[in-house]
This record gives sequence, structure tokens and C-alpha cells, in this order.
Amino acid sequence: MAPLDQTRKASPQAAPGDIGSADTSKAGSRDIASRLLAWYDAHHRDLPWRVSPGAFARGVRADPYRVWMSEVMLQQTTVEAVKAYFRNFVEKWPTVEALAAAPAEEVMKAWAGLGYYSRARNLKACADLVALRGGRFPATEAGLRELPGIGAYTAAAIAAIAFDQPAAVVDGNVERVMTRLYSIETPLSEAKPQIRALVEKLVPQARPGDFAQAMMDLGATICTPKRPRCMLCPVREDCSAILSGDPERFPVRLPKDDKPLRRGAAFVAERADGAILLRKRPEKGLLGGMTEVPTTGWTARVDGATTADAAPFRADWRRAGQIGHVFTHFALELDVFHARVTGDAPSGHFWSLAHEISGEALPTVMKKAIEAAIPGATKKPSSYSAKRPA
DNA sequence: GAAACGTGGCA
DNA sequence: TTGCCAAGTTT
Repeated sequence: MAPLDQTRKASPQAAPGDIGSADTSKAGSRDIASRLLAWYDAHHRDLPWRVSPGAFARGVRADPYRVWMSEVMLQQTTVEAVKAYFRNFVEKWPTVEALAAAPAEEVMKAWAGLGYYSRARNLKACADLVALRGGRFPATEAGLRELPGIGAYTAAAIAAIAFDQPAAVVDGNVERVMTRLYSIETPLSEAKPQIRALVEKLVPQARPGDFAQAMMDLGATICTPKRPRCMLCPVREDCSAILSGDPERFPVRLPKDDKPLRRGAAFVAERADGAILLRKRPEKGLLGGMTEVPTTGWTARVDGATTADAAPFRADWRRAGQIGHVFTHFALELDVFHARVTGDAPSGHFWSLAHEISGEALPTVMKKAIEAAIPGATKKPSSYSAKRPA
């Protein structure tokens, strides 16, 4: 472990006259990094993909495969949501070669529910490429940046955490911390280059990976979007925003466009044995490559008069309810229709047996639709009986 | 550079 | 309930 007390004592505070001004000098930067690392040693979160600072100091290094996997899953996604998916993925596919050997279909199924499904396609594509080059991830930011699904943030994060490179890791947490530290009034989208430049000044040559993770942990646990716990912050003496009395004001954001509402209908066709009719969505676009029940387009309002025409085939469709779902750029209301049907699956469709449904690559919105028609149908078999009375 | 791209938790 | 927003990338 790092010598916490010495680190703290070795960190001179800013000169009295400098308090309130942004100290971006090299000396000030070292102080911030040192204080942050000492705080991280004591207060870092234990996460499934993380090697503790203590183990790292003894020479234990993070597995680039696991770092990559976690970083991709964490893109725009909460830590709590990622944990179970990460554990499942690394158990199913412990190495990048194992993931490369897996059918893409299985990867999509395992990703179902986590969202932003192009990540899953890119994850598989990236694994295939890395496996081809011997299973070794590039050890530099530039090399990583060329792989599918790895952008500026993820390349820097992997380079720093897995390969000990002094990369400037800038995610939403870091943006929040930095805009507060320096009271950056520029709206976020414009301020990114400035934030990156400031982070580059802060990154220490020693322990850059821990520094990156410390910044993100600080943002996640202390420098939170709402009600930041400034009294516990290791760099409160360096923070400009705290002096303003309203650190929550940062980062400054531009107002958002409001979301349009789209409507449509979903059709849950159920066979006597409980199988449900499904189909695969196109590889690109919304929910690309995922599985769905047949639906109308999601732009037109569908009323009772057009229901039979909108369905993929004629059946005794009965309205089972309505579900709502909010995507990133629009809200959706789907009228859900249910019918009991017999016969073969229409072209482009397939039957999913009752016990297989929970394992299909069904996005959450599709599970909602199925649940509206057949409660319990998408739950794991242990909590759902296929012998449900018809 | 703007728009597309999921989901769940929390106030 | 509605809105915010979380370890971003691709086109």
C-alpha cells in the first residue's frame, strides 16, 4: 500500500493568495494527483474487474481482456447494471480467444438487457480481431483506438489501467470533477478540449491507471451530480467550485431537445405449447441484430381499425394492453396484441419454445411487450411454469 | 458536428 | 410522474 500519511504530509496546500484561483501549475497538479491517489488507496471501490491498488503495487496487473470488457460495458451504463453482466461474460468466455470462438448470436443473447447493442456487435468484432493477432490487445492508446467499439475514452482507459500508460482518461465523471475543480463555465460539449488539456497536466507518470480510476471513483462517490459530499473530498482545498457555494451548478450543460413520442403495435403470437413467434431485427439501427416480436413501424399511430392489417398475418388478435418505453431520443408507446395460433412460422420468423424465451436476445422493450400479453413468459424457467394453464 | 443509439435508478 | 443522467462510439 502507498504510504498514506506521508503522501498527505508531502502535499503542501495552495498558497493563501491562490485559493479560489485555478492552480494549473505543475506543482499544483502534483498535489492534486498525490492527494487523489492517497484517497484512492484508502477509499477505492472494490469492483469485479478491478485489481486493488495494493495488489497492483505487488506486481499484479489487470488483465487487458477484463479491463476492455468492463470498459465497453460501462460506456453510458451504471456500475450496478454492469456487475452481473461482467461476471456472466467472463465466466462464459474467460479469454478473448474464447469470446472470438463464440457465435455472435450467443454474445447478443448474453448482452440482452444491457442496451446500446452495437457495443455487443463491436465487442465480438474486436475480440475476433484481437484473437487474430495472437490474443494480445495493443498496448498503446493509438493502437487500441483502431479497434471497433474503442473510442477516445476507452482507449485511454485501457492504456492507463491495463498498460500503465499516462493517458488522459476523460469520461463523464472526470468532466464533472474537472469543471468543478476549475469552475469551467463553458457548456460541456464545448469544454471538452479544455478539460482534456487540464487532465493531461494532472496525470502523474507514476500510477496513471490508479489516477484514472481515482478520478472516476471520486466522481462516482464524492463529486456526485447531485449533493456532492465536498466535506469528504480529498481535493476540496483545490476546488474552485466549492468556494462558489454551489458546486452542483457544474458542469454547465446546454438545454436538451425534448423527446418525440412514437406509437406502434406489437404482436405476440402464442402456440398451444407456449412457444412465441419471434424474428430478428436488421443488424444496423435501433436494437440492431436483436430479437423482437413482430411489430408495426414505430412512427404511425395504430388504432383498432388497422390492427389486422398491421399484423404480420391474420389471426384472432386481441388487445392485451399497452406498454411504454423510453429510448435515448424518443419515447415509445406500443399497443400489444395477443393471439393463439397454430401452424408453421411465417417466412423470416421462428418459434421460440417457452423455456427458451428467457435466453433469447430480447431487448427490454420486447420483454415488456411479451409480458403484457403473457405474464411471466420471459422470466427464467425456475420462476415460470411452461405448464401454465392455457 | 449533430444525431442515433438502451436501460434503470433516483429525486 | 417526469426528467435527469451514467466509465461513449459511430456515422
